[in-house]
Amino acid sequence: MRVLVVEDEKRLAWSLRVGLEAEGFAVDLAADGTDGLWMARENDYDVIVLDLMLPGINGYKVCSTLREDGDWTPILMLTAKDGEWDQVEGLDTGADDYMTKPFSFPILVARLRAVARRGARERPVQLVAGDLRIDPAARRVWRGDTGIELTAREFSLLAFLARNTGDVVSKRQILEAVWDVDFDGDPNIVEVYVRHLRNKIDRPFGREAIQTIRGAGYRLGSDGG
Amino acid sequence: MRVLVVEDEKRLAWSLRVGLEAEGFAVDLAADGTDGLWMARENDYDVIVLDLMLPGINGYKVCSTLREDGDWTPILMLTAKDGEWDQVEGLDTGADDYMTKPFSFPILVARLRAVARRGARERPVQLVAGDLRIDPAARRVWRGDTGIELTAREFSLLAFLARNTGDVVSKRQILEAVWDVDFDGDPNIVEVYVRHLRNKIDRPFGREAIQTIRGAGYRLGSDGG
DNA sequence: GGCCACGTTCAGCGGGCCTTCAGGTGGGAT
DNA sequence: ATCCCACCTGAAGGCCCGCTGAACGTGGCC
Repeated sequence: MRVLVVEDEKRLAWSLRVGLEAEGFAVDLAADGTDGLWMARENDYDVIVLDLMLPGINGYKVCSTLREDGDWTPILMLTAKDGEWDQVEGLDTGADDYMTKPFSFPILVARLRAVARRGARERPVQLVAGDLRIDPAARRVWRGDTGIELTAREFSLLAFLARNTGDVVSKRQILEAVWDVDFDGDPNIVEVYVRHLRNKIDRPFGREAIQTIRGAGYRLGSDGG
Repeated sequence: MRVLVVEDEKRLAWSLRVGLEAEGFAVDLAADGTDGLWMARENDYDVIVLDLMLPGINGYKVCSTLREDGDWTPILMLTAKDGEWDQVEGLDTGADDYMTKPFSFPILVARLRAVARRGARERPVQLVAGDLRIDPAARRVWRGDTGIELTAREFSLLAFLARNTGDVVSKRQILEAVWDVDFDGDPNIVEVYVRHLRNKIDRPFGREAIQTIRGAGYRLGSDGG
């Protein structure tokens, strides 16, 4: 069980290191966001403990950057005090859990194990929805054995839908995730791109992976059609 | 050829990393003696570059501890200035060579190779992507049986792509890995070098190993084109 | 000192991707 | 049945992204 601890407070970092190693973790330390990001990219961790306030790149940014890179290593965020954590932004950036300092070490360990276990199962090396297969790292998509060419936007949209397979996502959510949080253009663009996607991943195969939920949004069916 | 660099001066550590990777080494960094010891134990390196003065456990101690553990990975010791190095103690601890800072980088590389070779275990690490074959240590590239001449930058770029065969790597990632983490010039340079590479490894062979993923980056095809 | 190779910068270009728009269609409510 | 609104559709244009060729600077080597 490999864990990366990104924490600038040396004392805390060290006690975490010692404590976690005693618990059987293999621990790497990074002292700032830049290092943390680099090490997270370079190595393959089971879980990352990420301080929110860091010199250089802060925790939010580290987290979101990793997610954008298609790295879904489970992340447990540490915050200095209650209220510092903006839960909405935190969830957006893709953290899996968070704890407020000071915290009880046994509870940290328990949560780490939980998050790592959960993440290990769900880690989307490849996203699958029915006979749709999406490889975020390679940026490739297959319907069954047939490769499908998508543009950047199309891929981004499909990946977002696939990350929420079975759930309805609203147009607003889509705009914020695939376009920009403060996108203020015509939401019709979502419809246009849903159409593009359907033309590529559904129509040629006589399926309907993307369903329209009138008044609510869209849903990628887990049955793939 | 894997090398562990144990060095607390961030700047030096980074330039070593970049430089050595350009020379075809796979580089791990450790920022203090404790980390260095742990990483040396955890992984199997061809050679270790070990700073003498380190926070936590110093270089002497790291070296002797490894030897006591029966780990005889070749070690090249770095000392801040002449005289700091106590040759007797150094030999006692079991280092294989040493250099005084500041040092010439090419000489460091040459000594590293020598020490690693002496330490036996010549491991032919080769990166393969389709009928592309890359030998990072020897800095050579073949397409099938045909050898290809590349410049340093070209090679560094190709090696990076090859280390991520099948995955899309963004221009940003490439700049950070092949140029510098805080490179702030024109990203067009990546395009220019991709072109150079294509002219050498693709065009003469009628292949397309390097694919452009518009809006995302580049991908070295695992199918080799 | 002069030559050469390599690294880097620059500006122009071409294609395809993104976005917009205007009109059409269908479901649900009254 | 009819109206309204959400969603669908096809086309068109502008712009961004990556490609290209050339020029410039620099450091090593003869």
